[in-house]
Amino acid sequence: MKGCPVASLVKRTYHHGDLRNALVSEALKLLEEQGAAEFTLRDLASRVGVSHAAPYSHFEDKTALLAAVAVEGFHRLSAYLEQAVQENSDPTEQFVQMGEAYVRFGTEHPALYNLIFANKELPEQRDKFPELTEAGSAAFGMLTGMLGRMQQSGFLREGNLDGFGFAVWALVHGLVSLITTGHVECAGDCADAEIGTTEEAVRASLLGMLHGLKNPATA
Amino acid sequence: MKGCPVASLVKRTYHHGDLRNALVSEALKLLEEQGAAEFTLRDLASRVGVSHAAPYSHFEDKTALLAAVAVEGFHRLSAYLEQAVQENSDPTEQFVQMGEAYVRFGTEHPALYNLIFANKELPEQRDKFPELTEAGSAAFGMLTGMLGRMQQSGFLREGNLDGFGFAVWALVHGLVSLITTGHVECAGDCADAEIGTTEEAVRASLLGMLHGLKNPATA
DNA sequence: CAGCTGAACTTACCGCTGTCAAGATTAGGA
DNA sequence: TCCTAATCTTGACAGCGGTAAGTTCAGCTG
Repeated sequence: MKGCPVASLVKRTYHHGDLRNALVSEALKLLEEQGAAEFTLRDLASRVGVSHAAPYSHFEDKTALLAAVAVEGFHRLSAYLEQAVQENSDPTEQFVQMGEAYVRFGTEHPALYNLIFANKELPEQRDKFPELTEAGSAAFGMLTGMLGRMQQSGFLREGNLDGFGFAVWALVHGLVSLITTGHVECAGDCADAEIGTTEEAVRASLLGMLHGLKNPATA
Repeated sequence: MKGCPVASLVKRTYHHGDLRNALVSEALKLLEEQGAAEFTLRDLASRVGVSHAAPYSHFEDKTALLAAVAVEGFHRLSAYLEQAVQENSDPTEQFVQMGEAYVRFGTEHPALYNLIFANKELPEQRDKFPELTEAGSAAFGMLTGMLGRMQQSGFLREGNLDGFGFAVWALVHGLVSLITTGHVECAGDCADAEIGTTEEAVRASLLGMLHGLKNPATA
């Protein structure tokens, strides 16, 4: 009968008081420990100390809860990207650092990342979760924003900015996906494929794409 | 009592005769109709006309069956790539066509593609399914093989070939993933993001990466 | 041709999941 | 003080993957 709700000194009451937030934050913890596929509503509820049907007072179904979790996930991703932007001034380094920050987020929080991007249900019901779309656009906007500044300074060549963003996004997303699903069989102790460390491969990939987007005049 | 096993004229018998192959091929059909998440062993068994436990005579568990399906999926992916190689001689066009073929395979067979790449269980149990690793390496080998020829002819710059392959693979994989999960909200009727058609965006992304890998001397 | 054996298949069951309906509890306004 | 509405519990349901025990039958042995 331990496992208190708000603070650890508050007695367990029939009404939780802040169950909605408790569910989301506990779900985030849960996704740090196990994969998104093993994520269970009943397990989540029991961890928070409520019955298995209690979440339905705050969320229409499992997908709605996951959408709320994904919103927080997007915010955390944006924080990773924001940090990379502010810590660098050199355009090349800013580009690479932002890409590496994206990949770092994905590899450090694979289940959360997977929930956000590999979940087909969420984009399908985009109308139902406007906050999710908003948070996602904000993260994507940080990418295109940086590319726009690089383009305006003449560092990148002319061209459709959203197209550039799409290409870069696809690259970093693919990197995260291949790494977290284990399809790249080297993470330091490389066997047959001599890619080197994963970090090196990621950096090389980013530099390759950046070089393709550069302004030929400054090359 | 219809739904015959081998040929449609053969009477249903207690012993199916070729259940293993029937399960795999029916699973492939099923994955054309619905997502990998909705894929159910019981549904598959009933479609083939056997009881829900019959598949366990031929496969250890659901994952083992999916592994067999994934092997066939890799073969089909390789066929897409092979065609692109043979139909083009110009290096740039060969590169782009191969990338487009990859993306076409992913978008035309999203559930099958998702099963192969977004499934964490399969790579984890790679030792149990050597055929799967082999089929996957064959597909990746077609990519690095093409890059190797381009490098040898001086069209690509020097550098780790597996690293190049990893970067290109990540890009096309990311493109497929973003498109099939619906995160790129334009497929002809683009609203806010002015990327143009998906085909154009894919081509532009591939050209960007290719340009980054090119030999500066031939640029 | 009769009998046997082992693989293939069915039936019945288990624990687990997401979801729903009905009842219990309680915070907070009338 | 009482009443209402939101919150939470209990108990149920169908469907899932997986297991165990029983049934059927193809094909080999004598």
